[in-house]
This record gives sequence, C-alpha cells and structure tokens, in this order.
Amino acid sequence: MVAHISGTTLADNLREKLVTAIIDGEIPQGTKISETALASRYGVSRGPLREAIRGLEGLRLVQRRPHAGVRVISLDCAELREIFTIREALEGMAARLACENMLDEDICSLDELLRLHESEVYGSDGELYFKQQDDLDFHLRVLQGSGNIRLYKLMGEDLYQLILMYRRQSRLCPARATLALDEHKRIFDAIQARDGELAEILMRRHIQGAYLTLQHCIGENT
Amino acid sequence: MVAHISGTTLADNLREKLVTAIIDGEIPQGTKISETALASRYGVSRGPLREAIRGLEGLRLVQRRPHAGVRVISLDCAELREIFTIREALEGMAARLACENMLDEDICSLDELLRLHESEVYGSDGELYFKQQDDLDFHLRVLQGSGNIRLYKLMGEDLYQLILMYRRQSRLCPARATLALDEHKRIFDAIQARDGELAEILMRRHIQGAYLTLQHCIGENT
DNA sequence: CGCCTCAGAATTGTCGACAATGTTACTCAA
DNA sequence: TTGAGTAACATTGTCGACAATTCTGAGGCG
Repeated sequence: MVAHISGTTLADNLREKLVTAIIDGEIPQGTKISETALASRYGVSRGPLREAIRGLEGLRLVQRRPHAGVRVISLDCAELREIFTIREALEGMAARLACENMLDEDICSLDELLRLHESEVYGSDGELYFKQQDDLDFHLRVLQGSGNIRLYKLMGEDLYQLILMYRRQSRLCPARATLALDEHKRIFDAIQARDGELAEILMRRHIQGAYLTLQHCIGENT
Repeated sequence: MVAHISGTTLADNLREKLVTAIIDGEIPQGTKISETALASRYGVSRGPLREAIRGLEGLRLVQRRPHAGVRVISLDCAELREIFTIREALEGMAARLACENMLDEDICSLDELLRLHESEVYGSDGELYFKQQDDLDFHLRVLQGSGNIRLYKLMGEDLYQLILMYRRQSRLCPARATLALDEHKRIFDAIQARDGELAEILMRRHIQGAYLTLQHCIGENT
C-alpha cells in the first residue's frame, strides 16, 4: 500500500525524506551512499533516487564524485563558521529590508509571536526543543517580511537545513533562551520603528552571538 | 564521434551546456522545455537529461511543476532587484572577510589585475565585453579572497549565472567602465589597508551603483 | 616487507520501454 | 453558440536491464 500523494513525484518525496534523514543524523555524516541499497530501502527504483540525490547536491548536503558515488557532507567547525557568516550577511540584509517592506499587520502578527514566545520561556522551563522552533519561526518571519522571495528561499529552504543539521546532531546546550528572546524583541523594536540600519546591526550581532555559543558548545562536546 | 570527456558524466556535461544555453538566451526565457526534444537535440537519453534539469532546478534557472514540465524562468525587474540585494549583502561580507583573510601575495596579484584592467580601459575604448569579464574577475577574486568557500560557490557558481543572463540578454550600455574601475581601486585600497568596515561599505555602494545603472538601462530599452 | 599489476566484483551511468498523468480537440446537448 | 464531458494524444514519471568505470584484493616481483 504505497501512499501515493497526488500532485507530487517519487523523486520529490524521496528528496524530502533524505533531507530529514540526513538532518536527523539517520544517515550519518560522511557516509557513502549506495544507490542500490537506498533504492531498495525506500522501495523505489534507482531513477527517482538519482534525481533526488541531484536535489541534495543542489542543497550541498552531499558531495558527488563522478563514477565514485556520493557521500554525505561532514560538518566541521570551519564550515559552521562559513554558514553563520553567510547567514549574518543575509539575515542582516533581511532585517533591513523588513523595515521597508513589512506590512503593519505582519508587524502586529510578529509582535504576537514574540509575546507567545515570552510566555513560553517564562512559563515552563524545560522547553529546549520548543525554543529552537521559536527561534526559527522568528527568523523565518523576518526573512519573509523582507519581501525578497529569493532571499527567503535561499535562507529558509537551503541554508537552514544545514543549521538544523548542526543543532540536531550536536546535543547542544542553549541556556540562551531568555537572551535570544530579548535580542529578538530589540530587533522587533527596530523593525517597528522602521529603522533599517539599526535592525541590520542588531540582527548581525544576534547571529554572531548565536554562533559563538554554538561554537563554544561544540568545543566543549568534542 | 562523441567527445567523451573522461572523469565526467553525460548529465554533468549536459547541465553545463544547458546553463550556457539559457544564459545566452539560446533557450528563451519562459520557454517550456520538452524532455524528448532536448534529449534528441543533444543526443542523449532522457535519463541524464532529467538529472541535468534537476541541477538547473537547484540553480533556480528553471521552475518545475510535477507532471507538467519545466520552464525556463523569466527575468523581471523585481527579480533582478532581489538578486542584486542578495549580492550586495554577500559581496559586502566577502569584502570584509577578504580584509582579514586575504594573503599578501593574493593582494599583490589583485593589484596587478587592476593595473591590467586600467591599461585596457585607457588603452582601447571599444571593449564593452572585455569590461564585463574584467568586472567579473575582480569580484570573483574578492570572493575567493574571503576564504569562505561556501560563499564563493554560492555567489560564483549560482547567482552569477543569473546576473550573466541579465547582462547577455539585455543589450546593455555600461558607460561605467572608468567609474567601476575607480570603485574597484578604492575597494582594493581598503582591502590592502585591512579595513574591513570600509571595504564592506564601498563594495555595497559599488553594487548598488551597478544595479542602478543596469536598471536604468533596462528601463530605457523596454 | 612493500609496491605494482591485473583480473573479478561491485557500483555508477545510460538507455529504451512501459505506466501514469496532463493536455487538447472533438462531440453533443442545453 | 457555448459549455461540459470524454476520448485520443502528448508529455512526464518510473522501472529493469545493459554498459562503463572504479574499487578490491590476490598474486607476483623487486
């Protein structure tokens, strides 16, 4: 009983599954992917599988050498730094743009989101995973508010996959919930005041801070 | 007599060919791509072709609807603006990073490149096309000098394809050669002085200026 | 003991055929 | 005349088999 979701394709479904499998570490970093093995595992032929892998290649989740197979990328600290640097540039710009382009109603909605986050942080205090989702939500909202669709897709669909991969696979210790929320609020204030310059600076600092704690965390764990 | 370049693959070759075909406008914007037609045209089966198309999809050069075919994206002004905004953020960051990470010998090499460009600009004065290649060279050098490999690939391999597509397909009129060269030189000075803050600002202004002239040009031609 | 050579095996790349879906054009009734 | 319904067609998606290339390891030579 194959669950054929209409309007989609085996290769597309498979790509999504593989993305989450890699992000969750189900397929470990550095693993060489065997086409035949994966194909039989997911019950598809090698055709769709190969197309799905081409998609992963576009996301730079795997590296491919012709005639020699693909392997899942392995995340080292240098690459984490690279990704966060790119993120700093892009999300800083997104914050700046959001000041110009975000609709008043979207700003109100973002305000509500922050209040929700606040209640969660100060309400119960064992919500590490939730915190991550909240953080993601806020950043995605800002990206969306920038009005730059390509920017939104580039960050939200491509780079965030890698960041999630880091977060999931390095059991991390973000005692940063209240601090991050506070920074979010100040970024929001800048957006509400339509102060693009300030919003960009604050966002960049926020991401730098996130990187430092994450790096510190990894340094302790490895 | 098929020219099988060893160490590569039909799908990869085909992807490159299709990229240049799209960039050069050989396959017009908005065209619906027929798999069978393209496959027979390039003398390959539909398998490699489909994989190549997956690659194009990753570059966002084509859009795909399941079971309904892919079509080449069509470039409008809004998207041009989006791309240049992203470029501004990323290359600004690249310039900042280059100040920290660029080796002295690479800086010397960049200096030589600029002198070469200067001689070309003031030597013969009918070199519009050359100017574009020079501009590209400079920016790629800075990106490479940032030391951020992912940033370099993201701009150099992905986004620049789209920018080239604009440049090629809108017969443009860059009487900006000397101005751009001057800006390049000032950016170089900042890099040489290891002044990241200034280099980022100058690079961002430079790209904003390039966008304005390009936009102005398109506005006149359409 | 180390290194090179060279089959054999395993894996990747390519192809043609079949199945599933979307599109189009025609018929017929309101 | 126009609109819905439907049947034929065209296109995309999937599969299994074959070809080409790389990897592995056993054997021999220095």
